[in-house]
Amino acid sequence: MNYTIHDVAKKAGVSIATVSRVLNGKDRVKEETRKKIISVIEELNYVTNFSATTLRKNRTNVIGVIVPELTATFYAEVIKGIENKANESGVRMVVCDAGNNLEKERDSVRFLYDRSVDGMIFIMPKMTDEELIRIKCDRRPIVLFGRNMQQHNIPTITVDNRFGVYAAIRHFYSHGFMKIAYIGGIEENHLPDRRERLEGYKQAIIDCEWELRPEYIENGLYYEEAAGSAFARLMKLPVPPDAVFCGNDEMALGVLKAARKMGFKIPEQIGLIGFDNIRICQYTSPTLTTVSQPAYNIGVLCCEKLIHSINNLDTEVVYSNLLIQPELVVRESCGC
Amino acid sequence: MNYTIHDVAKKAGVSIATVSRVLNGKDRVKEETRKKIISVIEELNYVTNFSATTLRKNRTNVIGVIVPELTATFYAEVIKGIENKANESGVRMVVCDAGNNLEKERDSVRFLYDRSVDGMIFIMPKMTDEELIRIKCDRRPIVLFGRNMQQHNIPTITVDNRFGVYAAIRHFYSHGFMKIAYIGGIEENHLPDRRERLEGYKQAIIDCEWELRPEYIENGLYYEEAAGSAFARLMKLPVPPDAVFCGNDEMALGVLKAARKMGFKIPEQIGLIGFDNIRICQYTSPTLTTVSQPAYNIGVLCCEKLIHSINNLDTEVVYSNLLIQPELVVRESCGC
DNA sequence: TATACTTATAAAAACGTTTACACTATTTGA
DNA sequence: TCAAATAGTGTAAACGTTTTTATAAGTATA
Repeated sequence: MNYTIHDVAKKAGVSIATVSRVLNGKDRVKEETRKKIISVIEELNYVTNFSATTLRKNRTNVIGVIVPELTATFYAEVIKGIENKANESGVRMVVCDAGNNLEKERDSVRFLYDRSVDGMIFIMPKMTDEELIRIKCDRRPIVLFGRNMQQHNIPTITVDNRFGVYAAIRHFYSHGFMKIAYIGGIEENHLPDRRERLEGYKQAIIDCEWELRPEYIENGLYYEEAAGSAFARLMKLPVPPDAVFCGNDEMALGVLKAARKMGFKIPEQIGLIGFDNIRICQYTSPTLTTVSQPAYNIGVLCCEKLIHSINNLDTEVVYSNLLIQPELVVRESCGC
Repeated sequence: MNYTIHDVAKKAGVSIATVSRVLNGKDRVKEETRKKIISVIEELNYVTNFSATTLRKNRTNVIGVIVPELTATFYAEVIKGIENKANESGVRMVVCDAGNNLEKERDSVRFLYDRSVDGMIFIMPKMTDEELIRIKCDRRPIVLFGRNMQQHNIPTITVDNRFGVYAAIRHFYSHGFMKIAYIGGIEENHLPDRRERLEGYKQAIIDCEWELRPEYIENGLYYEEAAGSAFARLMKLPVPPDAVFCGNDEMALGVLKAARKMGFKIPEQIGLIGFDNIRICQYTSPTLTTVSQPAYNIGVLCCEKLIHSINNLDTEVVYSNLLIQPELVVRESCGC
């Protein structure tokens, strides 16, 4: 197999303890000895066995990240932010794709903790608050994105979904749209962000003094195709809407496709706004107005918070939620 | 800390060896004893310490994947294929993003081997053949995508780039385009696929008995913006081209943007074809004709090959390269 | 009944580190 | 000049498993 610390020690004529001291660099070793050991290490191309170190120290310098879906551009961007921040801090990252699936999410937690990660970041977790709290108590620091749990002293980051949707609806209003529908209601395993977005819509409609029509709210799945058929249903109403807000960009793409097929002109006949600002929005025709979350930065912030709490494990710290303001990115589909 | 195998043994009134036997399930244990031990394990919520097992067994059931760029849809799709296949086989996957950067790629190799992965998959590696061979000899099984190394008995998968581009150019020809330019030549650290694509272009031009004009070959970087300026240069030639092939879809997007800005109609004035079939192609206007690589399947195949060679470590096996045929996906930008 | 063979378990030796403790040789301070 | 502090290193005990070897008890065979 590979060389071990014993081989290095023997070849350098010292004990393994001294080699270890050189490797870890906190105890003092005579300069001459150190040089000798380093040259032997280089000569043998020795690298320390990670499992042994972990077993002994119970610390890995690795953080785990659990994400609902690796291929979604938004999450990929978040991951990039996490990774860059982590590398900057000498920490490595392991990503688990939970496949939008609660059971796989639980599996991933087990996988990561089996490997003794020093802490974990949950992006849009599906697990219940209780499960998350248990994980936090049992084990190591965690950071959440998409769930506010500051009352349980867990560092969290959330986006102000209400505000984002509210701004979008008000923007429709400024264009003169008066019959605004909403695609992307609440599913059975309702994550808070979906509820918040819907609330933002309702609030905006009420504040603009329009009527809140229940038939304008379509509880579609958050997929492209589902949104397409939701749109078709909306347009068959006695009084069809003149604008549509979608809970995410995927659904807006679905509406775009369906509208084209059905012969509706966007934005001339129907205004359209999405949420997330995925990259495709810039390339559609018309280009897609949407609400943007600063994905990369969210990643950086998550990572910062996690590393901070790892390094302050023994200290009593009060953690809070960080609320991030999303931004309306105006393109063509809203009628601008 | 957590419970150990000793706690379980003590509580069940047996030795740790017996517990280990139950856990690993290959040696026989009396049914009564087994039941007792299992109930204790469940009661204590015991899980085996991964580092200790790895240290002892020198095997992890984890494979490593190194990818140039996590956020690129093509790679994300490949990863998905790998992961699904791996999970199916009871193996976990750790992904490293090499950030399109040779040094980070080397780092990732070190990271993964430090963690004793059982094998690795390289997607479009930047390392030299010599480095890869060294890794293979030194350590554990590897599989490569995007590099043919069967002469070194490494299992590899490549895409027939020449064929893909050739088919695209012939398709232009069938539309009556006669002056076909090529954006996306060879950079200094030329990966073989780029050379092959260029060769496919040259071959097709020659076979169609047109003149091979060097000024029609633009050595742009493989980025959107670079392709935009390359396109601008092409259109300023005394005899500008009437069709453009781009070495990947990113660049085709760049051309699309630039053409719109410069007032050229695609495909009426200029035909356009890309390579990769990223998702955005379906949403642009016009939609983008492109050459498609079966990303998900490539991932599955890589994973199969790796797991096979991990399981046949002691056996002498002859590995070969698998050449995958890409496919022309015809949409609007080619004039269809 | 003695012998050989099986079954079920225990004891102990790895795996490759880190680190508390111990020891010597040297330096410092009075 | 002697005690105390310091520098530099070695010894040995962890960390939590797996696995080889040993052993005791039970069963089949002659």
